[in-house]
Amino acid sequence: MSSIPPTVPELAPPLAAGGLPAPAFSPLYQQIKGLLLQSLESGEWKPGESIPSEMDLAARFRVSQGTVRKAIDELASENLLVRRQGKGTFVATHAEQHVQYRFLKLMPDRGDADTEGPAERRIIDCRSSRASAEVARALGLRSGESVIQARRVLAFRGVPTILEDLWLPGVTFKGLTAQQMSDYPGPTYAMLELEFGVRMVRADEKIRAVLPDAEQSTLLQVTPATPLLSVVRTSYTYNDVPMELRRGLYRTDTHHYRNELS
Amino acid sequence: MSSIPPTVPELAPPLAAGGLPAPAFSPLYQQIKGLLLQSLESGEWKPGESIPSEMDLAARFRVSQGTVRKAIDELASENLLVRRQGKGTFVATHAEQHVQYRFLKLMPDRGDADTEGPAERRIIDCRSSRASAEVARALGLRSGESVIQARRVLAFRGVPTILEDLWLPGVTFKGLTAQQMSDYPGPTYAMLELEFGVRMVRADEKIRAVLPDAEQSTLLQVTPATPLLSVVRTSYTYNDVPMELRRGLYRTDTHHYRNELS
DNA sequence: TAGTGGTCTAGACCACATA
DNA sequence: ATGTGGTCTAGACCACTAC
Repeated sequence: MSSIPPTVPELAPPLAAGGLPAPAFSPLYQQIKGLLLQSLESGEWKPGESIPSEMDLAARFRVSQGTVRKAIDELASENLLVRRQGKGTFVATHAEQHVQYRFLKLMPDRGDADTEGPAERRIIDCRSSRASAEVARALGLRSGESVIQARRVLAFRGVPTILEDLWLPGVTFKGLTAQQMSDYPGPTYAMLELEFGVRMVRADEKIRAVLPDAEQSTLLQVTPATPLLSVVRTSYTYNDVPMELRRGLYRTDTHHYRNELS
Repeated sequence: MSSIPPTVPELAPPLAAGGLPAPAFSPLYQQIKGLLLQSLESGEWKPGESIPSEMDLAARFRVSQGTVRKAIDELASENLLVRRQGKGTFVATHAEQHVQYRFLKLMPDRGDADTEGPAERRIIDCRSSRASAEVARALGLRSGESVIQARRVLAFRGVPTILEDLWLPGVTFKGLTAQQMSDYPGPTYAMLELEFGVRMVRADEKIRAVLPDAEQSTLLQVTPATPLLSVVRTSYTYNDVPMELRRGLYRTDTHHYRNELS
């Protein structure tokens, strides 16, 4: 039989472009995904902007459109990119109209988040501070390193419902003020994208039932005997770098934390 | 110019096989996905078994392997199927070795779920009953219809940690006994697969912080002032048919509910 | 009309598992 | 050695969006 020549094209030095493709022997589309991640991380494409078309990227990386597509598919499934048919592929942002408060899973018992309108925010405190051992561990810092610490109350329809404490690495978020947190009319994560170029792409939460201390119960206007949900969240930017520690106390008499399992 | 004939093959009456492919004009791979779902639902392939190879399925449905692959990809991403390279594609089951207790998100604060060993179960109650309005709504029944109601305590290392109340549609789970629940050495969901052929593929949870009543605090051996996590779960089998309502009370002094956001 | 992502096909080769 | 799923390519057509 006549042997058919392999279909593999002369694939020039595979990915001569700078940047080490992770484990060196991963599938091509994984390497492409890594390169796309680098471009996202470096800010080549900013939140809300569109990235080049699949064809353009295929030409740039010297691979087929299908390979680029598979890389983009994974990034889209991880919520880093958003595809819009006929328009292009866009860098995900916390400032989206219809996915606002992506990380907030507290829902009103009656009605839905949309009809409830945006939360009213009251900033209690926002100051530069030193990382405790616990905060340092969560943020990948050393104890005593600079952090921005903030406390605020979120209210829905005038009812204080969430008390939040935030800790952010001081070196990255230097200059963040209560004014900024209070002024921006949207998710804080969207403000951090805009003002500091840091995007939270993933988070872990540890949830417990607790009783508030005196100060907490006062701020939430509940009795100290009211059980509350404690939600400790660590948020990560690209490459699993922790960028925020947040502790929320949620009232769950009018709201509930909604989760989907599969 | 010479016009090139279209690449579309003579695709026989598209999917003459019985069963209405949802909205009639969905993508081919979605229709294939629907047919695969029917086979899963009808029990043609049972939990833990392998399904036919992609090539076989492609021949059966008269489509290309790539189209079958995309259908399987989606079912795998929804945890209905599990791919194993070199071996085949398998029907997911709650009896898996390494994904036991898929729906249980309560983790020990120190160590991990593996080192903790399996939970000890104590069945408090298991009897036939009538659906209250609330239970009926959750299970898609009418008030007063037959339900199996059960209550049990799960302990880790001898410490009672979870108090669960379960409600199951009586017509589907007729004959379920405390003995069965107690004897089966694994997740209850695996037992329900084996004994009743019902597989839970998805669930919703509503989480709150609550205080236990007298009976609950006794069963969990905590004071009535101990805040607990209330986790109300509705579990669904194929086609979003609700098949279980479960309310868990979790102690969160030694454990926490872990969630990942993206 | 042109450009984008979405679907579908076809065929080749690779990596892994089993016999 | 054989069969499975995994990767990669290539090209065609479809559906949506904007101009």
